[in-house]
Amino acid sequence: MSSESTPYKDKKVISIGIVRELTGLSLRQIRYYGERKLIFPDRNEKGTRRYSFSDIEKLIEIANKREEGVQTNEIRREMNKETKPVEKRMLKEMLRGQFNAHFRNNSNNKPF
Amino acid sequence: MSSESTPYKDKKVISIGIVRELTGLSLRQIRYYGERKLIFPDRNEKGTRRYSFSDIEKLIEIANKREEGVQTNEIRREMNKETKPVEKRMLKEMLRGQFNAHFRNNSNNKPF
DNA sequence: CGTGTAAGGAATTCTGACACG
DNA sequence: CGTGTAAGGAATTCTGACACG
Repeated sequence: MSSESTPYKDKKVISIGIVRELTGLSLRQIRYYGERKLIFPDRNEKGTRRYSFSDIEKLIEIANKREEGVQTNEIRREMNKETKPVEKRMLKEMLRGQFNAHFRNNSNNKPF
Repeated sequence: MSSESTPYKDKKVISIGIVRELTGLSLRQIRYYGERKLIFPDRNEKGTRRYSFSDIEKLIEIANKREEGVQTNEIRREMNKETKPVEKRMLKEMLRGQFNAHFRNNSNNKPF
């Protein structure tokens, strides 16, 4: 009955104007970083961009890097390098070819 | 260096159109429930309302109550009754006059 | 009481482009 | 390459009001 699975942090519900307020970046910059594939806002039916809190945190990191003179290409590479720990583990598992084995063990749906 | 204190859930960053998408309520209803003091959106400089994820959860509860025929006045009373558990405990403690005693016990910062 | 709607205005967002460099 | 800006249009949001009940 209770909702425990609500990843507010990743829900794309924030419009670009508020992102500007929260990050201090210009609309132009925010859109451009999306164009350069550093962030991936959703679009609603009408085509307006929707950002998440995660996107905002990323944008702040991006802004810091940019101030240091780092180019968007370089920033994208850095961000891809530090993949999320969970994804990393899954990737390793799949590469080791243990993904199917894992499923074979778990698809046993008999009581005993 | 890391930011651990980010209550995304209570940040007022969502515009009314998105709230409508997320709750299924009409703009009229969402504004009206604010007028009746069931929720308390912020306003930005220009006067547009900003809601939080908490507000959205409240709105869903409100919608359920309304479907049962409960009036907004009654809903407001019910919501005030169920104060947050933490606040409740603190209130109890303060009323018992043990608030200072509690602090006296804990302000002992000697190793032993 | 709770909600719909039409009304007029103000603010938001979008895209493609020119500019500078 | 990264960002500013003016341009025109489309979509959003606001308030106060009338309506029904």
